[in-house]
Amino acid sequence: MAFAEVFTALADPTRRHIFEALRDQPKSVGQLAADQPVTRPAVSQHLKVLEFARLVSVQPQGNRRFYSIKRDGLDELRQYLDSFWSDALSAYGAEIARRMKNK
Amino acid sequence: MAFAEVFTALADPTRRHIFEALRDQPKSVGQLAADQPVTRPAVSQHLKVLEFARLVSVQPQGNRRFYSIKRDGLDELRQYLDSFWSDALSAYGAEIARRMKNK
DNA sequence: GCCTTCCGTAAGCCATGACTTACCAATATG
DNA sequence: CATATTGGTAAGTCATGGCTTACGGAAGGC
Repeated sequence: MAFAEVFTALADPTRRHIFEALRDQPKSVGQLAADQPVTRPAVSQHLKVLEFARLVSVQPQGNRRFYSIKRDGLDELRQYLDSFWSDALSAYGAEIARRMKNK
Repeated sequence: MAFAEVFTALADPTRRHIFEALRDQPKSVGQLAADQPVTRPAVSQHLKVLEFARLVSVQPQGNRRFYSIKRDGLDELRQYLDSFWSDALSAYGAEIARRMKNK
């Protein structure tokens, strides 16, 4: 049930913004907070949740802590998603669609 | 930003249970509530959220309303997820991993 | 060594949201 | 018809969680 934390983490808009801000490069907490409408401690708390969901990882560098995207959480989410893509479900969906049309 | 509602919908455990209970066949509200630790009105409210997220659809049948899984919401989620699977990100991830090792 | 920068944690506030009971409308059943 | 099923909605309660300010500790610069 590892995907649970991923859903929780990405359900919050601010947390998604932070996560997406890391798409192209690692950033320090201060850098991340600068682009957010919330204070730095709030960003810190969000990063904690994202880290717990295995969506980001930290790399301390002197004074600062650089966060970057980690694929583990995304992998788990994708795995969950894939389990709904079975042929059985597709066939079932088509059947429903057919019934709806014939109403 | 259609995926936002999907994240919100699937972030709640009860809502995920309801959603997953529809994997193999459509079910009425009463049927769904019977397998949940919450009351029927609660299930109704959850179904409303799931429907808004385009994760389920309704098909009234006489007295009852049969809910079934709808792929739209899942498609949107998958699309969002895929946007993080670019080669650029993979390359970047590998680079980070390399740096971490050389620490 | 002293002050600044960077950031995590604690404590408290407040809105949101997940639940309940109570109610009502619509369809089924006798 | 009268009563029972089925299920959506309203209203109210309560816990959770997202935010703030305040603080402390660790590394950088003079």
